[in-house]
Amino acid sequence: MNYEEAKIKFVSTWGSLGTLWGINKAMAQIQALLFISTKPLSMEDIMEELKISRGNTSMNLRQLMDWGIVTKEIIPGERKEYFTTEKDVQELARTIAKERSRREIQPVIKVLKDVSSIKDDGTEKTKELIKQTKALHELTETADDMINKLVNQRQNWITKSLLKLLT
Amino acid sequence: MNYEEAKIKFVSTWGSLGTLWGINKAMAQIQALLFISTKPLSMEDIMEELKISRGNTSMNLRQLMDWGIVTKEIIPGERKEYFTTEKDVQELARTIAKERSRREIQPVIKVLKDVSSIKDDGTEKTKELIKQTKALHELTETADDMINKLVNQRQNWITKSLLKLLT
DNA sequence: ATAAACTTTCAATAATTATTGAAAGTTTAA
DNA sequence: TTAAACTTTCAATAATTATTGAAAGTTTAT
Repeated sequence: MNYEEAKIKFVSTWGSLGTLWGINKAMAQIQALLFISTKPLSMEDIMEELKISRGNTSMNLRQLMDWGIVTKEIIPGERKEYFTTEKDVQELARTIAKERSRREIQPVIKVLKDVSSIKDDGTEKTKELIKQTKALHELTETADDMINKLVNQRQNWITKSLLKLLT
Repeated sequence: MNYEEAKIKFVSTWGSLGTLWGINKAMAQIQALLFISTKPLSMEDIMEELKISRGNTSMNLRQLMDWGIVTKEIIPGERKEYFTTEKDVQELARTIAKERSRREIQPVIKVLKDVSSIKDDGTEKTKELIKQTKALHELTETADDMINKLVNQRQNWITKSLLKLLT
């Protein structure tokens, strides 16, 4: 496998993984491309590499910026805008975990809290609903907390030692 | 919010969360429905509750069984098949994490390993590709390991104490 | 063996989501 | 101020994914 093959394989695999986890393919691929690029890329560069339209590129770059994992780079003397992604995997993971938590998990935790707080009318089905959604609420909250804390450990050694502790 | 409203809210929220994370809505809703049901449900029951077709119900039940989180229940004297889901949230999380890891993460780890192992031809871009995919490989592998280990802790106290340790 | 009761399969269709491309918008240089 | 260089927007279209429903398949009771 040479450079070009490896690049294509990485970018397309990352795109597929994104799709599987509810992330738009183009978005994941743009991020992957920037992640292995040695220099900021322009919209033209991205369109060309991924064979996608200007509109698609523009919209997905904006989304990546909204997520906080891509930033605009102004290159002096250049008219075009250039883009880069966070290069540190730990920081990247931190940002993604934080955003998905905020956008997707927190609202669900809220619903689970509400649902599990309905008045117990004494029927078996109500008791079961309360019991099960309460358990799910606790699990979700704990998992969310944990992921955020783990991913926030900038010092990799804590993570490593935790892993040992758990083995 | 009464029982019926709470049930609808829970089931539909769970369905939306599924969609967001790449899981078919009907599949997530069926699982949610079974999760709060006090007794096994038949295909008819599920179709009726979720207003979905027989075919859809059948296919998604099969998928849930393939995932190992729903099982067929034979009720003596009954001709119909009945279904139940794993009721313990910890066990549920364990199964889902294991399956998603096996189906989706492991193949990506393999690709990252391959891509990060290409021959270093000395060019800057190749060095960057290797460096970045290697970092991603390590992160993915560590995260995957960790999630599986955490989720495998059947004794909740370990999880709880870990959380404290991390705070 | 037959038929009733049930489940599965899968081609057709619907619903959702992603993508295009060109017009409208913005910025910069002269 | 004009126009060239660039980006954004968004209605139209394409691609993907989910769902239906009816025919085919299976199981059980008689």
